[in-house]
Amino acid sequence: MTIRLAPVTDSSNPAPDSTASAPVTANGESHRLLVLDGHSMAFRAFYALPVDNFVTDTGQHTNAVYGFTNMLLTMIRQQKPTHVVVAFDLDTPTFRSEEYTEYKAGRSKTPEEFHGQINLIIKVMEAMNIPTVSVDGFEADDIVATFAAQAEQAGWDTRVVSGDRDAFQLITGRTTVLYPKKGFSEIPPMDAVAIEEKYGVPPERYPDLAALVGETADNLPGVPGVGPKTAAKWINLYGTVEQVLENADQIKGKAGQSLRDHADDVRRNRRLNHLLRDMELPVALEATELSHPDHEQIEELFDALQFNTVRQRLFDTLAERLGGEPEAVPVEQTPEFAVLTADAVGATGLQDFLAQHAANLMGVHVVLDGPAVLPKRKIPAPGDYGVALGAALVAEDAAVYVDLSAAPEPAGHDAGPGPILAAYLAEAGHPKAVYDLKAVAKSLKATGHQTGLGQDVALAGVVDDVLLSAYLIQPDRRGYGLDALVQTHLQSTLEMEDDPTQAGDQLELDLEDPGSATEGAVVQARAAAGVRAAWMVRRLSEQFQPELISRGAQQLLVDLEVPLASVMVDMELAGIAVDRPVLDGLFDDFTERMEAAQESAWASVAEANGGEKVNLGSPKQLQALLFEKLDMPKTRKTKTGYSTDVESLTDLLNQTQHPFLENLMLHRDATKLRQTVEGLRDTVAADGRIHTTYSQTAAATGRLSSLHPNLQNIPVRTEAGRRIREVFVVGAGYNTLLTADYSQIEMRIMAHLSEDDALIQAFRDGEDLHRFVGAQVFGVAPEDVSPEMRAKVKAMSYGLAYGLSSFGLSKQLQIPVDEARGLMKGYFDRFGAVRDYLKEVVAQARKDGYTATIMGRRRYLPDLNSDNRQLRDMAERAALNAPIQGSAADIIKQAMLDVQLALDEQGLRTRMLLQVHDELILEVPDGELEAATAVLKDRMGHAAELTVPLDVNVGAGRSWHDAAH
DNA sequence: GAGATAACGTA
DNA sequence: CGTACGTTATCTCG
Repeated sequence: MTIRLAPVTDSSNPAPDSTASAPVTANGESHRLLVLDGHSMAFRAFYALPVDNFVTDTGQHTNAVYGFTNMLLTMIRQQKPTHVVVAFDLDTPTFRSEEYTEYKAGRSKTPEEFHGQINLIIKVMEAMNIPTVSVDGFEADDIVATFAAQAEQAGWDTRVVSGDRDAFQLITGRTTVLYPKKGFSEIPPMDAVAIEEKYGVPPERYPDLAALVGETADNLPGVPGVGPKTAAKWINLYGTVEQVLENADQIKGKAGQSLRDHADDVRRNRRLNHLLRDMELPVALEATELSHPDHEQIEELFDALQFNTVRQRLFDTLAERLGGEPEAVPVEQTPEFAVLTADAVGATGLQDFLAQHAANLMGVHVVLDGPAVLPKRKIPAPGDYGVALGAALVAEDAAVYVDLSAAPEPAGHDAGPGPILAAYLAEAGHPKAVYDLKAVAKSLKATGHQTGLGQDVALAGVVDDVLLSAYLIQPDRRGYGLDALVQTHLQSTLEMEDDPTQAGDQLELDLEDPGSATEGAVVQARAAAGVRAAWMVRRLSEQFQPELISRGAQQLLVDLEVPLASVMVDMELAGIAVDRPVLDGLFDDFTERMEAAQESAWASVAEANGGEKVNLGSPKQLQALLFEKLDMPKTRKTKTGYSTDVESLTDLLNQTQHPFLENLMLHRDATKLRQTVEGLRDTVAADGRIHTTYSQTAAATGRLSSLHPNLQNIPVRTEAGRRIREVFVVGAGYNTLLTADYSQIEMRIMAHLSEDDALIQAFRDGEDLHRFVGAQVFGVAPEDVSPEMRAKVKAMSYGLAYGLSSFGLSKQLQIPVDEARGLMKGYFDRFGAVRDYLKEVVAQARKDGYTATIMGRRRYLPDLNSDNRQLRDMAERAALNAPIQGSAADIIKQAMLDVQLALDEQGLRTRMLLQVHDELILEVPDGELEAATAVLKDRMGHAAELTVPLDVNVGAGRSWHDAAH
């Protein structure tokens, strides 16, 4: 594309075509274009907001992105544009810099923190479906000017948002410039009157004024000694710059001479500050129409940016601007439904409905009473699992709601729809899509007898749990609430359009007064909400299925995650017994230790601290004491000061020998243990057992996580900590606890995936892995590997799966970096295939965008291609780890299914209680120890076929602690 | 009362 | 300047 500099004449600033009739949009709104100079506004935002307050966990600065996005939303709200487009500069030379090499020279370098934020802004625009335009060789200004000119021609109104005053030349009757004032807080619209008032010239003369005065920011010197006042005077006297220069002879005095001396500069300035209006643009004016954002992209992007408030503001602003969701029709049309009550009519109705629809995919939503998630500090009682109030069944174009809130029919089991529904739910041949199978199944199992469904209601034929399929599709997400899934995947809302609040209010009102005459209305509202949820579940499932199939994750869902949910139901309901007296004893013991350490700590600084009793649990107070009052050497920096973690304290202790530090650490240990014990004590249920809740969708790698309480982080490394494991004991009716754990499963997976012959052989020979590796790395016989050597090699082997650096290894082992580097080199020399594998994993992930486990579980890592180093490095380490940790998760999940199956097949009463990533804890009744041990060894050992054997250690004992020995 | 931060437990 | 988690107390802010 060739562009000639347009001659600088009046005609380059076309007057608005007053005869053109303003076009209107479909809803009768006149067209209004909002065109932004993206670069200048991003820069303004960058300097308006404190850099340090806008940093993601990964170190990406976001102040410009945040400021720009917020500003844009404000503009959309205020100016109500129908069309929006953003122009950006490129880094390449422009026709201006080619004409005048000094153009914009002398600008200070773009700050480091600004780096990359433009790209993020462009991503935000993409997600908002707002076109961004940049053209090689031209500046954003010119693009803005051309859009403005095109809009003018088309008879549209235009709002130019720019931090560059050159934009003032674009102002006409229809075009206004929004120019941010210092601080970015207000962006007043500048029209012809405002320019006239401020500069004393009309907008089309503003570039003439600027040419005379000069522009420091662009390194365009003007006429020395001539400021805006003088320039305005001349312009009003003679007209354009050219006309002023023609009359330069008539201007007397110093200023006149100066003008004559710098005429060429002025002409050059005028040529350069003239904005092009006839560029060929890659985006048509009509293509800038404001439309709905891509919810999924916005969610993903704003998650990464850690924008939470602006996210809602964005959706609200655009919804307000565009008037509701666009694709309302197909998704919103929840089918009509009948409410079936606990009588013969209801039973017949359900029977008819099922006869017609049960063979096809059904969205099933069981409406539960009570909170969806247990409050944290509450001890779970059976009723807390939720009681089914009803169930919505939604087929392709029909729906029913079965009300279960009425008391179950006492005698006639064939009186209501309950038993029919129960039979349907239990029928494996009837395909169902649900949301949160584990919660639903748990509720039915725990409280089904309180409903018309009856006892031991099974839930079979579940071909999709959209909670789990959403997780498999996008395993890194924080929330998988049904409403959030509907929002991101269906661009709709779970709540109903008409008075969602009213339905809720009414429900609440009536629940408080169950005897009220509107009980029917309550059920009706509950039914409507349930049907809608079931409908959305079905829609989600339809959307997820092809996606899962295309990425080969169907089996992962149907054969692994869904059945696992049912296994976990039993584990959660079983819980693990605790020895209450031992628990209480530990609490007292740790309390004593804590208090003793606290007193000693206080005593050791009584003098320095004037008897002040510092709160040992407050990092802030500790900092004041250690680094100010005691003037100790500074430790590692944290966001709010200096670190007081164990590592730092140990360093300080080595340097100062101050007894306070020792006591502080003792206090830390005791407090931590005491808290753990207290937390456990608070969660012991009425049955004397602790029932954790597993989350199947929390870890991006595929692992489970444990909540309320977390039983996956019970201490084991220290003697005092291990005592806590003595609290977990075999329960009444059982004889022993049995633990089984995989030995070095991650290293085995590493051997399998890397196909490293030496490593594989070591595992096949059943050698002590770390001894073997140590012998190789240090070049000695296995029996000559010292404990120190073994420890070093062990740390390194495990570190490799985490993307450990030589620096990190040196720090962990307290050895020089060179030695650490030597260790790693020695390792990779002997196990070259491991190095190749690790390299290949990252390379492949960068290409594909994701990593995959042995069962095809994917983790997407878009940051592998980020231009932010910290972000990229982090993604690389995640890419190294995800296949290994994730494959281990796959294997133990498979093992859990296989173990359960074997226990069932053999009719054993032994039951699984806990899973701790590579360990299972079971409860074994009298006489089953041998059989249960065999099941574990066999099924865990054969959960996956790797090139190396899976080694399983099994132990039995009265307590978890004993069983582990 | 909610949210952020520092600290620390596990695999 | 290894990964993956959940919980706690403290502190800040609205």
